Amino acid sequence: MPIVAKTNVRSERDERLYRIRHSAAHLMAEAVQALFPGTKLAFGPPIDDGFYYDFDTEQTFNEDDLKAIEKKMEELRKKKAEFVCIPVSKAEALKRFTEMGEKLKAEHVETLEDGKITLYQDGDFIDLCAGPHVENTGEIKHFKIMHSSGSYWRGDEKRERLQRIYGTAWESRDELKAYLKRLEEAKKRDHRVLGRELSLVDFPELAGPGLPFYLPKGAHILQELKNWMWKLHEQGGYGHLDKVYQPLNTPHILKTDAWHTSGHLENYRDAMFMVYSLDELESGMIGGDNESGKEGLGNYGLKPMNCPGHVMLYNVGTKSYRDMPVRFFEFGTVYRYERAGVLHGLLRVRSFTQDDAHIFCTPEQYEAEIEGVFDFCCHIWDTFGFDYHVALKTRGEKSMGSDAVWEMAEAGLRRVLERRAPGKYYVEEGDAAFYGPKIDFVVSDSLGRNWQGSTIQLDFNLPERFGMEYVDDHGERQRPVMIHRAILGSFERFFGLLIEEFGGAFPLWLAPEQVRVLPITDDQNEYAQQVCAELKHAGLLATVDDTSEKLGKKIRSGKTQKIPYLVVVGAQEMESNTITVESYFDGKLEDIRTVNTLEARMRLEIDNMVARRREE
RNA sequence: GCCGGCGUAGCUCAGUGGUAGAGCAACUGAUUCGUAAUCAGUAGGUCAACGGUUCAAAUCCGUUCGUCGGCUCCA
Repeated sequence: MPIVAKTNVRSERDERLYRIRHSAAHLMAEAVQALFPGTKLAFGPPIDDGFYYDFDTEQTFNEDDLKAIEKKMEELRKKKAEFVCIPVSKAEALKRFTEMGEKLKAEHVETLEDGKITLYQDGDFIDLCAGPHVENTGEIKHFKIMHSSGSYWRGDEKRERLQRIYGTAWESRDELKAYLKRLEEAKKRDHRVLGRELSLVDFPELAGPGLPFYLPKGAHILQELKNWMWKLHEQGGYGHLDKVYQPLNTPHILKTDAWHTSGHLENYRDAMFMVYSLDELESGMIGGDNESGKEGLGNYGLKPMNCPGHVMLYNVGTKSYRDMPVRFFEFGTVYRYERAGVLHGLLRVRSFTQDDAHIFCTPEQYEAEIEGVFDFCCHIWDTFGFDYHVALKTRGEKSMGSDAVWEMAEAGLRRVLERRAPGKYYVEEGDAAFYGPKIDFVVSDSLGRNWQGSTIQLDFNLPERFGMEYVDDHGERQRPVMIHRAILGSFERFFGLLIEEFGGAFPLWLAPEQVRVLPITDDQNEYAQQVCAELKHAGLLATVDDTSEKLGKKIRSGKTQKIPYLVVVGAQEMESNTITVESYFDGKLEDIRTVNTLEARMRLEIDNMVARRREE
């Protein structure tokens, strides 16, 4: 069960690193204030692998500035100034920071409890801080300033714009070097790099940012994933033969009225692409706007979600309790105007295809349905051996519906989690969708950044808005409960995560080129074609490398392209009607000498969906 | 959208005011070779775009676009 629990328990080593990094943040702040007088401080916490500090300043930091800051830190640490803890009263702290002109620090003091406020001083530098720190600045030895970026005070884009500087710090020189090496290695697994090197995807600049185009090899993998998921949905092949889905197919544009009814126009308009006709433009219908309505937006909107379409199809005909639960799925392509700064390769795009489904059921059924979806999610992530976190996200400030309904929904999700992932899930308060609580599956990319994969959301909002009903066993009209879920999340994001997880060396069943035949000299070209034809007959994706290169070059090229199997045929093989096989993971396979045995091995690997990783 | 970095050939990069370069990839030819790069040749660029400064701009300035790292937001 590779659900990975999120733990707050810190090991002794974590504790030491925490102190070093926290202290390094202070040292950096001191250096920055020394080099750029007048710079005010915000927060400067330790984080995974390092630390950062936010500065309130007109100054922006370029690379030379960062180098200068690092140099200054080196200079300051040599003073071995002792970290001293100074408890102060709230009034005292307020007075001090106000006098120092540290407006944000003073603001933060306001939120703290009197009697629990401490300052830490090292040399001439003093900062509001709960600690703990290392003994003296001399202990901060192995650090590096990484990069700078912008941020906002308290993460609020309406508040002060701050300059953030990131650094990393470790216990030893070797650890620091290993960390920097790790970053280098991670870059090689970056799906944007591999996507280009392996000719999987492209983002044509002319087409527009965030719009992924699949090249033949990428399109092949995408289609394999779709075939696999389609089958699982229709046949319940994820361990629930009774919980099968019915396919739908819905258009990409809906009338603006539909987005008004669904609430997207009110709650999601910033992310929507609207569709205008020339008639509308010419008649001046476009542009005039009012806050909540649809005026001036044109007659159609490109779908950012599939749910309204599915709801409309639920509403075709009268549903009885005997029909419930209704499970509709669609590989629906949606379009969202994501803000320019958030786009990220395949992991965050503007057009993507969700493996989307909506389950409509009675209040008695939804818990079992969620359990089924949960198992579906585990099944797909486990198929590839991903590590993932599971999070329960509860009601936030912006939400609709009664407390009772929310409590019932959250309790239901919690019961499923207690049964399926006891002690392993974590709760993020206030992170629910505005219409209901949800369970999210979170997966990391090669650099450890977290991305939401699967999501299971309860929705009491749309059934209301679209007037959905079913007739119960007393002949009474009832409102169904709606579950919105995506298992892969989106094919794009999943593909990106898959590329990084496997470093481009895909499981055989997905590999766009499964086996390549390498004749040693031109004399074996014909024999190589024969072998290739046999492999193709067996349903394998096979090619021949008949370039007039030496074997070493052909091997190198095959390995670089991460082809799972390379078949070498020279004079010896042709003579004895055999082959020699080189596997991406296992090197030379001495026991496989014929096309038939290779076929058998590959067939087994494909049927079992074997998912291997390169050992680092 | 905000803050900062970057944009030279398909890819990786050199070129800091005076005639656009290298390696790899591609193509052509030679080579016919036994497990990670054979040799030679050819072709390929309005130096992201637009505007400005200058006798002269890849180079300096401005704007826009794209991209990278963050912030915010999200599948």
